[in-house]
Amino acid sequence: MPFQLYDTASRQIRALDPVVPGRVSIYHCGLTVQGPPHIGHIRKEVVFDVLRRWLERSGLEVSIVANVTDIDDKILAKGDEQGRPWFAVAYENERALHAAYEVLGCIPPTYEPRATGVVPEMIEMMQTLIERGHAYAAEDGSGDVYFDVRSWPSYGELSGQRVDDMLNAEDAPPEGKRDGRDFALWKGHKDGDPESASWPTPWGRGRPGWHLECSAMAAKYLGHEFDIHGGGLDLRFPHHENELAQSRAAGQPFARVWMHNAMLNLAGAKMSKSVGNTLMVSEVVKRVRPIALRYYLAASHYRSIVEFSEESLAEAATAFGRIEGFVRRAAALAGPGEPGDVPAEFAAAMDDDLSVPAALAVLQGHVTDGNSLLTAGDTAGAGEALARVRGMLDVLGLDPLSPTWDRGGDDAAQVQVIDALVEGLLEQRQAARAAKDFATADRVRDQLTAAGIDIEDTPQGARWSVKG
RNA sequence: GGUGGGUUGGCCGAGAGGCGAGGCAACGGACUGCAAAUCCGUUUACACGGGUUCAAAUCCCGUACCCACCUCCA
Repeated sequence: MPFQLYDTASRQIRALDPVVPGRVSIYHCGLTVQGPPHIGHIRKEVVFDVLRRWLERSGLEVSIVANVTDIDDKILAKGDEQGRPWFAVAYENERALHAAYEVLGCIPPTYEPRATGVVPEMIEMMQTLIERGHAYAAEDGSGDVYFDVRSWPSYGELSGQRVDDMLNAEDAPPEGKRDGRDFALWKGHKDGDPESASWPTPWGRGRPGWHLECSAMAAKYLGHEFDIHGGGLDLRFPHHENELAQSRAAGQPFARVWMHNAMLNLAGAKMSKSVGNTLMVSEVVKRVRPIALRYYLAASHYRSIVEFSEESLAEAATAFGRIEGFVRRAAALAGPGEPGDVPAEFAAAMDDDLSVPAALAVLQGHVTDGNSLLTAGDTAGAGEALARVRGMLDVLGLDPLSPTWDRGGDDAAQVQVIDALVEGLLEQRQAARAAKDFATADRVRDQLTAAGIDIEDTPQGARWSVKG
């Protein structure tokens, strides 16, 4: 079965049909860097990271472009508030985003352009749109440039709305607009805005509107037609609708498939900067291991709302612990080996609109089988199961033995020291057990447990691991 | 007012006309000096009211409730 994906635009599951056979080009909207990323933002990164890993595993060459919107009203306001340049605010949050990518094991995009880096391309695009009669400079001399919604009959096609049914944006001053629904391609410079937040154009100095940058970046780095455009469902309208209208009106076919991930809710409402109910990635990873957070975010289907709770996060950590326990036990017995091929049922689930929950059910079945092989002492069989399990985990970015997660380098020396100490205690415990002095044996185990070390008795002797 | 999505067992979470996804928790059993880990087994499902069908969690109609978008948002 070829890879299939739900397309938001046509509202159906469609086979991926790349513009260039063998290659997949993906654009997804990154962050507007007004603040550090919360776990809703990073859910999107994990979703697209899993998509990328699966397509690459399927033998496709993947290009991913994800933008960083480094200028907008709120960034300017924050700079003003904090008494420092707007670009310092944007850059700080961009670095926080990169740190979150890394801590959750997300492979960086192929390229990550900034909005302020494509101003010439935006100007070109506006000129094209004006020539074609789909955009106009504001008639009030403000320097704003608007897209003329009425000039583009298919406006609303992505979100399934008709222009006449849409509410007029009441908070946007309609002065220079021909229609209240027209949206800004470019915002004229206002007195009081920093000079550094403006660029010269044929219509005066100003700065990018929100939507145009994505059209300009996608065209520059992926071409006028590309395969998948992604982002959070909350961007479908107006952002993606507007991108689609701009690019098509400028004569570009644009994205073939639109892929939107559902939101992550907290207490029944979408986690968002404006609601204020956010949990920062940097905070959550203090309570739960990053790999467990990644498992939690990846385990639900990307089109299902995730209702965040501490309980379900803890449950996910336990569930992942079972998988990881098998991997570590099997690796200790049979050697780590390398991630192997994935079972056909796993591949079928992933090909079916990235059905990670079904794929995980396959993975967990193999873990159960592998555990049975370990219990039976079948080293060769356990090694084969390990290769399959690691292959599946690798696709999800969750292989505990991968260099991403097994950061042995930094603390390998410390581990050796701890190992020597723990092994000494385990030998004492074993001696006590042999002498049937169970009080002493249990005291040693309790001492280790209190220090945060789990003891596991196996047919090959006791093993220790740091609790997590 | 317009446009989408949802409501599944104690909990999380798939499925989308017949065959009990999976996980967590609980309980029982095996293993263990006792545990832990592991394996085996057990229990409680498809919001409500109608309808279609040999057969409905799944399709249709209605009702209730929830979420998202139409304003900045992943």
